[in-house]
Amino acid sequence: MRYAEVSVNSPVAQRRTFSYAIPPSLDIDVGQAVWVPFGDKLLQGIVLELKPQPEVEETREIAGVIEPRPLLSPAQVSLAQWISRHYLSPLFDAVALMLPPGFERRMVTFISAAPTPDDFDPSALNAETRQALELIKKQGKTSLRKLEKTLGKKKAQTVVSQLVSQGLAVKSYELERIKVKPKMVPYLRLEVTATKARQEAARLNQKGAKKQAALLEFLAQQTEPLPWAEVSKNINCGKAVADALVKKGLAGWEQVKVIREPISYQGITPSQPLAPTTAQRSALAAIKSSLDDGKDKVFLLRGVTGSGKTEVYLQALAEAVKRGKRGIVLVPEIALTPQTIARFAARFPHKVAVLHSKLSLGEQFDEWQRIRDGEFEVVIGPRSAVFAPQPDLGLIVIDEEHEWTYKQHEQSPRYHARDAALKLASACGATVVLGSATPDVESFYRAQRGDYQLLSLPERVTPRDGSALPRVEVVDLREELKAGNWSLFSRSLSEAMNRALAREEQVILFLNRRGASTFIQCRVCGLVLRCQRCQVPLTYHLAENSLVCHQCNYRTAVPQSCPRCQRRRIKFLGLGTQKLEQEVEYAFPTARRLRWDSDATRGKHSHDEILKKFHSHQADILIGTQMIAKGLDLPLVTLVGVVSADTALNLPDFRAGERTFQLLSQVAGRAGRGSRGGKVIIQTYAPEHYAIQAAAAHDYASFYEQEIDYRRQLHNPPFTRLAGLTYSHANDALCQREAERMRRVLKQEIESQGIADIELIGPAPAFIHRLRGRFRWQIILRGLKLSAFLSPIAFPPGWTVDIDPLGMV
DNA sequence: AGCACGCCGACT
DNA sequence: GTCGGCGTGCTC
Repeated sequence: MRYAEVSVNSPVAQRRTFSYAIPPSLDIDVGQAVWVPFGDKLLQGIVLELKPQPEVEETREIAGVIEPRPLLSPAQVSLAQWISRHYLSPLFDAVALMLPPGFERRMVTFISAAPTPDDFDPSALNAETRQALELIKKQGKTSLRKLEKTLGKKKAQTVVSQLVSQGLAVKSYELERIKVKPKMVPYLRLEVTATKARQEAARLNQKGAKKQAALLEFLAQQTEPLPWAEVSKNINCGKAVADALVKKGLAGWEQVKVIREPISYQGITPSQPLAPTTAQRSALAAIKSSLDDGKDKVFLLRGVTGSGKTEVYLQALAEAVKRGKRGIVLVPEIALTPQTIARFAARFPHKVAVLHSKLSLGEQFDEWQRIRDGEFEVVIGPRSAVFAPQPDLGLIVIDEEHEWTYKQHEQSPRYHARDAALKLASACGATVVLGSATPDVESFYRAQRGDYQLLSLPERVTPRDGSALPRVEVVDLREELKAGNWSLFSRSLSEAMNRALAREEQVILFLNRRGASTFIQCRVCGLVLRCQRCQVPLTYHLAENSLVCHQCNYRTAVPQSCPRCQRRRIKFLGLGTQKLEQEVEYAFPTARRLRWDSDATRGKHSHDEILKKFHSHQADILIGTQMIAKGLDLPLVTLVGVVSADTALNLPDFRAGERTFQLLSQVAGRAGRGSRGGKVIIQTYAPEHYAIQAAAAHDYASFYEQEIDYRRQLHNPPFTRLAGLTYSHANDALCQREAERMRRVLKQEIESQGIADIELIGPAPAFIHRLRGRFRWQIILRGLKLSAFLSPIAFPPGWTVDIDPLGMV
């Protein structure tokens, strides 16, 4: 008898596997999806290991196979195990990251009335239970969830258990309905010959059924059934017209399975590899030799914007393909634009899969299946694409590896895609290329230590007229105030803007905030208007003339007078993109403005439209937030103004310096990409700060030296690791008490185990103390083996554990 | 999550 | 004496 260690889709399974016997009739493999008996239910499970002996004495048998082909590769199985261990997430949650979209199906409990026994005595039940029984009888089979909704959770449970114990009702379990099916599209076809159809059309026309006649005539011209959407567009008729023809037996519907290709290859011309520069050639040579070795080597490819990192990715991927391997490319969600995709699609025509949260579940499902079938040489997507079922994985590229969006922190598993990729690569012998202009300090530290091999692309590829990088000027805003300039634009910035506009060049103004004003304040008593639920300052939005909470989306009107002192001296302070746009309009009235932030780009395609508009010089000044700092190629932009560099700098986080440096470097990279060169002006109240100085000088090395020094002194990553434990509860005092209790538990555990290198910080209110009506308290752990230490500790509901957290710590 | 087993208050 | 409350413990 053989045994399988199975990860079971049950919330109680947590981080364990369960041992099951494999019946001789079944052919079971690692990575396979199976049905297993668990308690009184039959649940989904994934086989993670095969063993000659079970972990426990008594085992049950695997009930059946869900799909004969394994859903996870052995490398993915070990990745899932690592994710669960390292990030302390339920094992099945980690496994589920790699399953086909929509695969997960939970068990649903149903209640149905049993035939009433002869000796039934209605008085044995109370009125409530009798009513519930009547309800169940009337509705037939009812899901417990529905019953809980009408009766209340507690009530429903007691009522049901009473009815079941008296034999008046029975429980049954069913799996949730299947969420994804292949996409079907209705096609309309002719049921008669074309000649007959024309005759009928003529007759219908005489009878006055003009629309039907036209439709029939159109169908008679077709050689094949056509998608209804196309037909109705051509004929401009409703579905009722077609149905009328179907009823007459002249036409018929058929459902056709379609696979939608999320990439439109229309307008994409296949591209040829560019001749590599010397630096690119040596980087490629190093990557090639790693591909030949088949070792899990990691490269850190450092190069400023425009230095040709993408060309290295493309040629490295082509080399992997040459060796019979395939690749995965991770890009930050925001960079997953049609332009980015087109660049890869042009080099690998019809061999690029895109995974994107904007695809429908069905599209994701189709794409997943096609990837597993080996239809694609390259899979491109955001952080979750690291879990794509790409066979023969030889190369993983992570572009902009320093980006924070690679860390999932909203929900468990709180994984970092870069670290997951490194684990996956080491499990399957793939090469990893991490690319960035401003590498994560932790990555660069590893490269310095020799864990990664550093590859550098020092210059821009197109240094036309010699200007490799834009000149950067740092303006001290304190001096502007002294000189009596209270406007948003320093003298230097407004002069430069006027010059650029006079030469018909383009300007980007960058601001790290949205909304018209960060907060509003009473000029008499100093009250700042805050969200009642989250306590964060409310932001004024000009377009709707209202106040918005950027944490919970609470909206309210602007009060006429101060709620505390009743005086009518409410003032807008701070600065947002809308307010900035107004100021620009006032100061540069003839310039054509365009605003780009998440407020202005709610619509699905407006990102693209705004960009196109600016690219084709339909506007002179682009005003925006972080979004404009990402991979755009705008040759006419000769001036970038950072209106205030200080917002990122003043966040309560030890990575604030790094964040500011990355942001400013990226923004600075936007200017001077064309032949005209460019200039960047950074306005700040802290011009001497090393992050600002280094960004202004395009000097990563000096930033890194300073930053790594601080990290070492203050005992921060990469010299240690962090874990963030957050408890959230509607009652602040209770929340604090629980956080303090947990601190005592952890302290006790540290002492009893005699651990020297784990440090406890807090508890303290979290930076966002109140979120969606719940208070949050936080404990930070610093140390080296945090996952192993925290693993056996029981965290009651309400706690979240974030291993290697980013931000607000 | 659900269900079983197990120990203390209001009834026959 | 019994029914039934919900407090821990277990699911291969």
